[in-house]
Amino acid sequence: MTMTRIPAVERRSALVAAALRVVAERGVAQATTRAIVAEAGMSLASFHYAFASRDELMAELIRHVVAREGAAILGDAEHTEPAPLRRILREGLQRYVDHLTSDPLREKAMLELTQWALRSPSMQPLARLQYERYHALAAEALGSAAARSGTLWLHPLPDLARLLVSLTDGLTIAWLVDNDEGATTALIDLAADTLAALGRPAEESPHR
Amino acid sequence: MTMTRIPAVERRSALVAAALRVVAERGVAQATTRAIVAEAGMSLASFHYAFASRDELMAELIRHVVAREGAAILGDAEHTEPAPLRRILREGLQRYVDHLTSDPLREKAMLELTQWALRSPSMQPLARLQYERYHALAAEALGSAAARSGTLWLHPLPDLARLLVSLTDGLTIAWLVDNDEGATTALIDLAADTLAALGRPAEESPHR
DNA sequence: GTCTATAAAGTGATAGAC
DNA sequence: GTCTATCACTTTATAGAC
Repeated sequence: MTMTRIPAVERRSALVAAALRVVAERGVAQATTRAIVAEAGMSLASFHYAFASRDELMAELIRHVVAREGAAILGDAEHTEPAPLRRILREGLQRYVDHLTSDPLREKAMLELTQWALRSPSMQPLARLQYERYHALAAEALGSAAARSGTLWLHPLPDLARLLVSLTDGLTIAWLVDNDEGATTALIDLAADTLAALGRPAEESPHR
Repeated sequence: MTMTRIPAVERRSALVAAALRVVAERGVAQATTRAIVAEAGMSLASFHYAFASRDELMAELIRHVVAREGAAILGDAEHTEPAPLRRILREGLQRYVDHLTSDPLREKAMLELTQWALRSPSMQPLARLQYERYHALAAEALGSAAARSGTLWLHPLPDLARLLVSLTDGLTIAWLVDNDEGATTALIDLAADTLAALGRPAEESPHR
């Protein structure tokens, strides 16, 4: 009748994965320890064997989602052939919207986790970490877009990155609220236009 | 020893006001009926005399904040003398940032209320209403900015409004996370530039 | 109408058997 | 290490005295 012995680290990651599913499906507020262990198929006591508290799990959950974030979102290392800046941006944004619409609960969860972290002073650094990562990913995507299109950005990359992240965050909220696909498509068209206007073609013969 | 008799409508609005303060100060999750009645100086039973449930109060709270929203945010009916579009936009965005930094908890509360509403099917229409209002306010502000600057927008006003709202939403989250004033200033500079590029000077003699 | 008291159903966390 | 059972507490909501 006794369950098999599972290393603590495995239990921890299983609980983190279960917690992410529960948060996505039902929200942070409903992600109780009981709901999480039920999702993970464990007993309540096992939870507290692996984690000292619910907050400790939530902190690990945020670290987890931040770490595995964004591989395939805005940037896409596959495409490297030259293309116009506007088209690269448009495709990157479309890729993000596709990601959002195909799994909206995931992005809803990310937003909720950020705001949950903002309510507790000890968790605030985690939210900060999360957005530093977003900004870094956006800067990287914009940098490679410039290289691919032979463009020179007319503004500091960090500023442009913050603009892009703010735009996608806002886009996400608006879509989660009204599910308006047409308006979202128009929005990323507009956004790609305006962002592309912030770059200028670099000199010819880029390396001499 | 008996408390004075207070009309139900007054109790309701007093509770809504108290709830808004509690949500701003401690977050939606901590806005329990007990915390709210304590803030309002009432007994718990009085709460349930005025409202059937906590959800009913929360719904009324959202309706309340949506209704009284945005009078003095982006648009500003005082200024009507002509000015360049870019400057009008820059000042409007700065006004929003001033509002945000002077009372960050209020904007944090608005974001939390939206996401709370998104978790319950019956409340989702309220979030929708909230964003319809945002978009309408933004469209109005952009329309009057165009008139004041003698500009013609090159894209449909609703699309531009959605862009502006998304931008300010994202800007808000980023600032709430890292409190980076310099980055926010750079962001609204950039945003004003890019938005202004979406308009063209109208023909001279605007009415003949 | 307004109160105190309490019901009924959660919650995070722990004790202690195995 | 893993379980069941339970503690101590909080939550929303209601009964019933006044």
